[in-house]
Amino acid sequence: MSKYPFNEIEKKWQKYWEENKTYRVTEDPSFPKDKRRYVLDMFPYPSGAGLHVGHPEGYTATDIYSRYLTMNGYNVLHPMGFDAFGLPAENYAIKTGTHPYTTTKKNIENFRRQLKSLGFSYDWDREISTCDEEYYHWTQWIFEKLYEKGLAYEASTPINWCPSCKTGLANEEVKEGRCERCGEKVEKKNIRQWILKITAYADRLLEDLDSLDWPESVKAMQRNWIGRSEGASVNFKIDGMDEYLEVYTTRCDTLFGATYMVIAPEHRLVKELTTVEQKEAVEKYIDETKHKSDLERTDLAKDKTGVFSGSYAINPVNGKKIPIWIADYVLISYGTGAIMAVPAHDDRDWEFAKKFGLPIIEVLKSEVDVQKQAWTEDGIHVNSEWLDGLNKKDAIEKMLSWLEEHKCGHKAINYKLRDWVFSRQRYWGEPIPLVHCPNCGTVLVPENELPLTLPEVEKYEPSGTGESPLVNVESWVNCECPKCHGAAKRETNTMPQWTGSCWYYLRFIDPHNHEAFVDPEKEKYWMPVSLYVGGTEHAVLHLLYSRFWHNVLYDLGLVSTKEPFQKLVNQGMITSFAYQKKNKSLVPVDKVKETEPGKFIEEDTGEEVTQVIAKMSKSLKNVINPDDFIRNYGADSVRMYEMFMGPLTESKPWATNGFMGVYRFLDRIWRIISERNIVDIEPEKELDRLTHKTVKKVTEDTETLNFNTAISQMMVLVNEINKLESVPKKTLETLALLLSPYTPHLAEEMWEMLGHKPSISKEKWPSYDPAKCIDDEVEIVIQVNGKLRSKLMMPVNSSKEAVLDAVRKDGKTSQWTEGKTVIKEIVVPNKLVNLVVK
RNA sequence: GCCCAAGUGGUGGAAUGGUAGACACAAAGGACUUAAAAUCCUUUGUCCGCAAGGACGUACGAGUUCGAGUCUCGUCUUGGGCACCA
Repeated sequence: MSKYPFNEIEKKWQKYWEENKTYRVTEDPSFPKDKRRYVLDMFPYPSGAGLHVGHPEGYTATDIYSRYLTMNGYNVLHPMGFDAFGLPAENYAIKTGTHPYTTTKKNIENFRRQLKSLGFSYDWDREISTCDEEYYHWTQWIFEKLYEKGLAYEASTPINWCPSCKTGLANEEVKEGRCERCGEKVEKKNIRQWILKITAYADRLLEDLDSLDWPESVKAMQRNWIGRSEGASVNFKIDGMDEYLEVYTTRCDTLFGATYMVIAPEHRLVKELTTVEQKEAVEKYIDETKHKSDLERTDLAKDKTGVFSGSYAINPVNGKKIPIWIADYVLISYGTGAIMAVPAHDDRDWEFAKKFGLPIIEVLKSEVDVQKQAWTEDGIHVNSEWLDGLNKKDAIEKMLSWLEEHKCGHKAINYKLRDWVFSRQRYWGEPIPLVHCPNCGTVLVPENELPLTLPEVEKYEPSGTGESPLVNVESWVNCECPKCHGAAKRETNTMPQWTGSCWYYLRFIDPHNHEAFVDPEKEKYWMPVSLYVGGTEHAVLHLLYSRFWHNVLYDLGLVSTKEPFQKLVNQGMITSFAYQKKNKSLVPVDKVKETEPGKFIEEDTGEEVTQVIAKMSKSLKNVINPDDFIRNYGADSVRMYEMFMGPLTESKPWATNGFMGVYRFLDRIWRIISERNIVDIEPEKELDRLTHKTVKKVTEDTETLNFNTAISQMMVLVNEINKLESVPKKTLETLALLLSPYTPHLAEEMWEMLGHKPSISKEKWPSYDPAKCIDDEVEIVIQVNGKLRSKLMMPVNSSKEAVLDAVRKDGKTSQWTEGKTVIKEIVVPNKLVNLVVK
């Protein structure tokens, strides 16, 4: 009895692949364009914790697919690298004084070791790290292209500020009013920032989504995030002043119902509109709102606050004077930061009007009393002079032409998408290659001086006042202006976490190029990415930012495709089991005992608990470390199990028992190959048929990434083989080939044991004969009135008449048809007969 | 509140509108063994029945169809995203 020696096998083949550069890929011109594929993983941030079980899931999926494509005659680019700038290394540096580069390098080494131990077919010669000077040289270079194109601007605006990370954040990095990284409440802070004009690409980022083979949910998230809305811009004259107040509205048809206006506390006209009598009240209110965090402002959503400015505007449609209020339920960052309020038909305006006693006028025929609640559904226009009787669509159209005719408004489009706040007041990121010169203003660092490298610093601690630790490095900050050669100062902000990943897929194509970020010919050879697999957490961060950068590069003629990632697949999260008490609190796994199947109790209290699925967490003691499983059961088992758990895109719980089943499966294969009598004979007909069926199923399911069902079919074949005294060599060769993308180490070993030269990964994928997949006899199901009543074995492709004849002779069927009239006979060839009787 | 997914045995999950539960786990029984592990064999959706067999069954309620886990409408639940966006 030889135990499955996964450890020796895996070490042996990993060494072989490394020494022989088995997975090296070149831009071989003999492959036509349609025989090239670029299969990409979302590269990891090399955290100190190492790989978690989620990583091998997506990585195994792309590895199987890449190996499958290679065996089918494709030239496949399948690279790996590291997204290496990030806060954990920097925070560790603050605590210990260790340079983030040292920490990061160590973590990368660990990650690389772990990835290699899983036997992925990456071309390691193409490995990149975003924190390498060689790499960020070109990140800075692309930034300069954006700057030259006018897509980067400096502004002092109130931005999201994380007091814990002590840095500004982009809108995309704020989740439910909290910092995406650390969960701290986000504040508003007015600091000087570099901002990228992503909004200039809003329309294209929206429209091009239609051309992408991406999950609908991710497309929907991006659409919502971009948040395009069509409406009108309307100018209200301010009473007694030579000023206009511009508002944005999607319902200009309700203009007759506008009974007051509201401007955001940060609006530029606040001062001018505030009258002497209201000055004190307004100042007090503005001061209050300033001290509210974003979260507080939204938490208090129910209770509206505001103050009257003292001024009035003129409603352009009826000349009525309406008061202008200041309230923080109007956001400065959307539209014009000012609204016309139609309290009868908007919940928020209604609440505000009620609280402050403002008039409510019904302008859409309502099914409720608008004095008692707002009517927000559609309705025919009333109290609206020349709009009365019209529906929404016609009224909007008529109002738009009226506004344009009277030069007080026009059609307008608005987006929820905001420009990308691009500077971080931190150390461990790409320096922004700009110089501030008292004479020349902002000047780019010349291309031939790139990369602008990060200097050594004494302390990594951010100042917290809105400046990066780089300000203290005088020798670095003080520099010569590239233009006038006078004394100047460097920009001390760094780029955000997401920058390196905006273009890394391009660098994999040509990672060692010193002349350009990518060679245009090589870029054309590989792009676009054919399959991109990763988690859904990047739906509006990385995936939106990189599309934006790619669009810009496309406009500059630097890349050949409009979009970077043609097909996107989101792997599901690997969760874990946990146990829940009646009061919904969760009990750690090690405190629970299974008393009988499906029944669990908490050991300490004896209370019955139910098994639930929960995220892995240290406190629940249900975190799975892939290293342990690789060590104890082999990488092939880990790969196979993660693919067997369920559909790639679903989230699913890790079950160690289920893992053992997969391990047993591989062990069984090992025992067959190492102990069974292997003979060079043609397989029997039934085994041959099953083999062809298996090749068919595994081929189809691998192609469509349905790995779990492909594996179950291989199990069916192995179960049959396992019954044989002597096994045809040919069948085992086919099995080895089918297994090779899934369990490459075991497959290489089998291939060698069967007398072949390595590497199996260079062999041709097996083909199947459709004719040999068909059974001689098929089971025909007989239904009476749609209910299963009998079954018959019939020769395949029996005629309708023959089948019906057999059914009539079938005793079981006649029990159900006796004394009744058959009014319809439905025959599905080789499958089923349904008799409709009365 | 709005926008997306998803609800199938004790568990993970299979099922081009055509036999619901493939494959695997867990469990029970058996073989081998001094014993255990490993391995192999058998049973296993629920209910009634000794059995043959029958009834029920894919969150719930309707509908379309000869036939619905699958299609349509409504309801509920869970997960994810967004949220004072005018």
